[in-house]
Amino acid sequence: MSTSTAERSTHHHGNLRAALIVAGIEMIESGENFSLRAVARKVGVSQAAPYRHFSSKGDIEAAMAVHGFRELQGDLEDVIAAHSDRHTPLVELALAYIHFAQAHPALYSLMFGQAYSDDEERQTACSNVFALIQDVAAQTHPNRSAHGLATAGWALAHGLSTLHLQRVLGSGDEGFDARVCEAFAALLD
Amino acid sequence: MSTSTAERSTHHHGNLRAALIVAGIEMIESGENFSLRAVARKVGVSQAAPYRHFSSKGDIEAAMAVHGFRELQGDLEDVIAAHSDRHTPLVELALAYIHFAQAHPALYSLMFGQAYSDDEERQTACSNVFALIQDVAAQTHPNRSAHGLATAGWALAHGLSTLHLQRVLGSGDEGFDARVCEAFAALLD
DNA sequence: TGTACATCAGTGAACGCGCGTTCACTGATGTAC
DNA sequence: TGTACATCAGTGAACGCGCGTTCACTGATGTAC
Repeated sequence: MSTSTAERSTHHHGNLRAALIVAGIEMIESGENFSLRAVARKVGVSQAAPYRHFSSKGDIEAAMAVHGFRELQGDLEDVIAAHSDRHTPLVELALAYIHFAQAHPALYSLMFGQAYSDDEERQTACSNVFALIQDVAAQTHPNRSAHGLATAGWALAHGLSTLHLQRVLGSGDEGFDARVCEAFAALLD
Repeated sequence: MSTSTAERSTHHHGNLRAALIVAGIEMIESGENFSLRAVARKVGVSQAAPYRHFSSKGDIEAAMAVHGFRELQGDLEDVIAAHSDRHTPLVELALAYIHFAQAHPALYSLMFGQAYSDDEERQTACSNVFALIQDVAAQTHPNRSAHGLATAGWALAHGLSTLHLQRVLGSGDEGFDARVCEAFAALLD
């Protein structure tokens, strides 16, 4: 809500950094051309204003990716907390992961784009996701290598997301979730 | 070889379309900024010349992606033809796939980028790769669903490539190949 | 509570640039007879 | 084999644009006393 132009009477925005990140994500997600000028326009701020908070275009893009990883992590944590018993925890995690990718394809793409993969904060945010998966793997499959299982599980989920986005696999109805379960069943004995 | 400026004395280039595609791929792969003007410059041709062969910037990018898929397919076919017996055929395929992604990260990224995923030729080139994997799966694991196995196998290979490129997994030495084998072992019973 | 002042987060105008694309053109190629 | 001509693949100049980034500035905020 309200990254829009209106509703700022004062000179100070108050939350410009966060607003720019959210607006930027909205832009790429809706297919608009993303640029520093455009995102400033969208937030209702002068084109120079973003430079108070980001040193360059690449800087804000990296921040958008970090934001994405954190949202993803939040989603995954929610799923763990909910511990539904419809599937094994690892499969629940995978489904949540894949749904995130499906819901935010452009952001997901940015997160894994090669462009800013050197950014340290982003690396950390990404590794945190891995750690979370690994924890669940360790708890639920104590007799297997947690690292190996987390790797394979994440890779599988990531690959299924991409192939699905790429429309190599059929479109996003319930058949897809079933196929995800099938693939994971093969992986998890 | 010889996408360079020199060695064209005549007005006609002869092979401009192919040369532009190859040069374009070289540019993204080496981290140069890709643009129609830049790629024309690189090939030693006027900036308007590419428009004889491509209707827009997006058009040549899609063609680059198609070229990538065909190279990948060629690599995979070579591996099948070679039938080494160091690993099962599906694992050989996966290793070749992953090595392609590692060798051409930017091109690989373009191939699976969301930007031109509607391009029909590209869809076809991509589906052909899937068909090839599925064939091998059907021949080597006749007791399992070829489609399911091909899906899971591709997804796993794609995911491992991405995670590795993203440096979530350790750097690209032999340890990585071993981990790939490990992950696939889990998938293939 | 009131005032003085430093700091901070914005403004808006301007810079220079490379880009995508179009256009009228020209030189090379290939074909019909 | 030779000539006339249509077609094709380039050229180079030009268009307008949005972009990243910088700069001197101004108005708002918050703190010391």
